Amino acid sequence: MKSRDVVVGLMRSGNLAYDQIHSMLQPFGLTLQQFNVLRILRGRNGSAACLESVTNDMIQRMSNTSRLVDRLIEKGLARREICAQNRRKVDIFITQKGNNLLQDIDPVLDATEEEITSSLSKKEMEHLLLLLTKLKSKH
Amino acid sequence: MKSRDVVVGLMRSGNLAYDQIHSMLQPFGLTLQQFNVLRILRGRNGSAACLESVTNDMIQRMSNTSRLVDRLIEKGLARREICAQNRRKVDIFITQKGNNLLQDIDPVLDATEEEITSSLSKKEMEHLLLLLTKLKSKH
DNA sequence: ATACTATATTTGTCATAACAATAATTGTTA
DNA sequence: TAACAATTATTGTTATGACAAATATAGTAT
Repeated sequence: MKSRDVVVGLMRSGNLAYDQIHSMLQPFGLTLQQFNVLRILRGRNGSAACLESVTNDMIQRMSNTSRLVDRLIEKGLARREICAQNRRKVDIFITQKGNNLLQDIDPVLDATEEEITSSLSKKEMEHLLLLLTKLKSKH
Repeated sequence: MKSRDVVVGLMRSGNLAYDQIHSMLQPFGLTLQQFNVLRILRGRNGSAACLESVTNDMIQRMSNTSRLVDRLIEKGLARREICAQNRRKVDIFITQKGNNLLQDIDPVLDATEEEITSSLSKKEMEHLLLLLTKLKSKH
């Protein structure tokens, strides 16, 4: 029953990483999902980011990106703007406040990520990444 | 920034597996969490399974196992019994109906798990499992 | 132009999750 | 034994998620 062990291992490790980052984010008042979207927005460097494209880039896709963005806006971390070219679309941008928050989080996240992988050597990490990539490339 | 790639990869793969199994379970009327608990109960082979120990065995630990078990009981898949030795504890058992349901699910799950790992060779799977185990063994 | 279909997002509703507070029982100590 | 702390589970409340239906705009064909 090797497949099962691998699948369970994947979910366990994923959750482990999730939990650690999630609790690291708590003091900053963000869920991992919100943080993820915020970083996607930053990654766009000011270029248009409609809801759909944001959803596609999320680690954990979800049906509710709309309301998730609501929460970011309530906190003043993002803003919405109806797309001029296609008024069905809604462009979403990160605000200065959002950028500042991310900058505060960056170093703490780095540390957390390194801690998560700290039991692996450089070589092992590379190999793991390779296997994970191969795994998902199926579809 | 290798750590980040690995961590993101882990969460992505975990979610991928989660989503696939979750939708496989949908026709059976179970969430992955409920299914997970049910299988833990089956694994106990009739021996006592108090809430806490069930929570500890879950892939995705949660604060709400109590209400999750409520749902299993509502569906007639599990039952509760106050522990005679320690009346704070509540032993939880799988019912025959629960066992039957799991038996129906078993082969479908096997197929799903094999599909998830189908892009990896036997060797690669072993290696992946090894790395995942090493990862979590830190704590 | 009108009707029809497709796309993009939002909203309604209900289920589930997180977190803190409470309740019940047990263990421990003065 | 009475008081206090620790353990185990449940519950209240609020936030978040899932899923389907609704809305608005755009594209296409008659």
